[in-house]
Amino acid sequence: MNAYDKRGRGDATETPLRHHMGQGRLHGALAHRLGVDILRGVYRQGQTLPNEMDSSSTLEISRSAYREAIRILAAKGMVESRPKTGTRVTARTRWNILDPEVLGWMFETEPSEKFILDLFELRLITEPTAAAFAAQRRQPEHIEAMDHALIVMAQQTLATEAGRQADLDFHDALMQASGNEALASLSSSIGAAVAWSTRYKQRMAALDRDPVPDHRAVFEAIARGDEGDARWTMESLVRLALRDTQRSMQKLG
Amino acid sequence: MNAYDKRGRGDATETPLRHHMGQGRLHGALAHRLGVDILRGVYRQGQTLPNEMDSSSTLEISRSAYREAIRILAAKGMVESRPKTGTRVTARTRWNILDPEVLGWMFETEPSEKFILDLFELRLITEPTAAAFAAQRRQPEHIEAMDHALIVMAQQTLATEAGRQADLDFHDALMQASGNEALASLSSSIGAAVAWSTRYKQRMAALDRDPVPDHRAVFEAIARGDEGDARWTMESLVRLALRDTQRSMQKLG
DNA sequence: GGCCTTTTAATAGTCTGACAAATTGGCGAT
DNA sequence: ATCGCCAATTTGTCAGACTATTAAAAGGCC
Repeated sequence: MNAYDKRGRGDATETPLRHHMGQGRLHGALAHRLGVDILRGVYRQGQTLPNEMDSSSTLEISRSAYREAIRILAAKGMVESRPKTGTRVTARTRWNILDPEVLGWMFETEPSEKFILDLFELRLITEPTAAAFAAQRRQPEHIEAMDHALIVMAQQTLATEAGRQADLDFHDALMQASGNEALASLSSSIGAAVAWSTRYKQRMAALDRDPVPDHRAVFEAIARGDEGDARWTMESLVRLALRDTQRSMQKLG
Repeated sequence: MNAYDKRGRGDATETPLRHHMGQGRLHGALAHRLGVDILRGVYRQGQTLPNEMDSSSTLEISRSAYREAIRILAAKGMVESRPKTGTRVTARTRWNILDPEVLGWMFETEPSEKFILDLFELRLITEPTAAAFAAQRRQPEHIEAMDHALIVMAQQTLATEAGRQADLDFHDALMQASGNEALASLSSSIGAAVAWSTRYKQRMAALDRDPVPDHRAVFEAIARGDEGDARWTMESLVRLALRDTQRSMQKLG
């Protein structure tokens, strides 16, 4: 009867974990669930969640497993634990939303259009320059990885899982080829935007445009070492993807 | 006798934790130490670290505290644990080096020049556009935060901790003002580069240039809503900071 | 000999219950 | 009203046992 006091919108999923999601370790599964709940606003900023004893008994897991889940969330800046005051959700601006796992949780439930556009803006800012850098700094291994990804994309199309993975691989190889470690670590964030736009396009079969030519143009500019062309072709690729995604979003609501 | 087999370059700090670093919680302190060790290459990619029993007894802490530390590192993509095979350091490309905490660990020991330049390239790519966005989207609260930061900077200079913090606050407020959540979460990464360049400049008193005019120019462009000028002044600010930092690095080795 | 199956052993994962440390918030003395 | 002290709450840490997973070794089959 306590622990039910401060509730956000929506209901916290309080059903025992073990029976429902057998996949993965227990602490990981719980971190996943709590993370999604926080991102959805079930637990709001500043809100303190029930203490370890109550939580672990409600979820029917041990305190240690629960604590490890909390450590994961704390490592991603989403919660903060202190003796006596408990564990509370931190301010949203402190969440590491570019963390690959957090990004994954974000897309678990349909993200807001605003956030998708934010990601596209990030792509628009970073990817053209990354492509330009790649044209100057790419190594044979990167060329090969991008080339291979393009071949798989062409064979599989974006309708298959392998094809979509190849798309992600292409962008990842490009970011790696930029020779900038900080830039390269944005690859997973970029990937999230790429995957999401693909998902939208899949829903709107009408908009199905062959993505290979765009990608190949970027690839060839990079392979040829043409910095300016790499930047330009990449910028146009991202703009097209953005336009397609926006159209799909409008029609789908 | 065991646990000493596979060693990287440098020595892993294996002295008991509790007596040396009293600050913070135990799991946090250990995660910090292991994180730094991994970043310094004491534990290399693919290397598996000693098992939980050995590690915790060597460090004279409980298994649970050790495990929580590992969970933190795993959450940042730096290690991966599996039954039977143990916990191993993941490939460097999977580390979340833009994570604020990881970035902090990175700067614990003198980072490579290459990495500092990488961060400056990231600033050069993102901050001018962020400034341009801020000029269009800034809210009164952002203006006020930036204004206040500038006042403190002018009063305190970069010689005091408060002054340096104000510098970081300025850039943070600007990124928040960009109205792009994804971009804003890069603020801490940007901040790391800012702090580091300040540190270099401090060592070379000769290069001491007053940073306030540059910042004020950016601020006024944003306050005035002048997108183009905001982009331009910010770009020149970052280029100047980069040049100063490069000069300092050359002279200091 | 080579391939498939079974067993085994090493490791992380989970659980329980206890005690320690930190810190907030109230209480009381001044 | 202010300051310092005390107590209750909560996370933090500990110890030891048991479970689940899985890589690798052993064994059996063709």
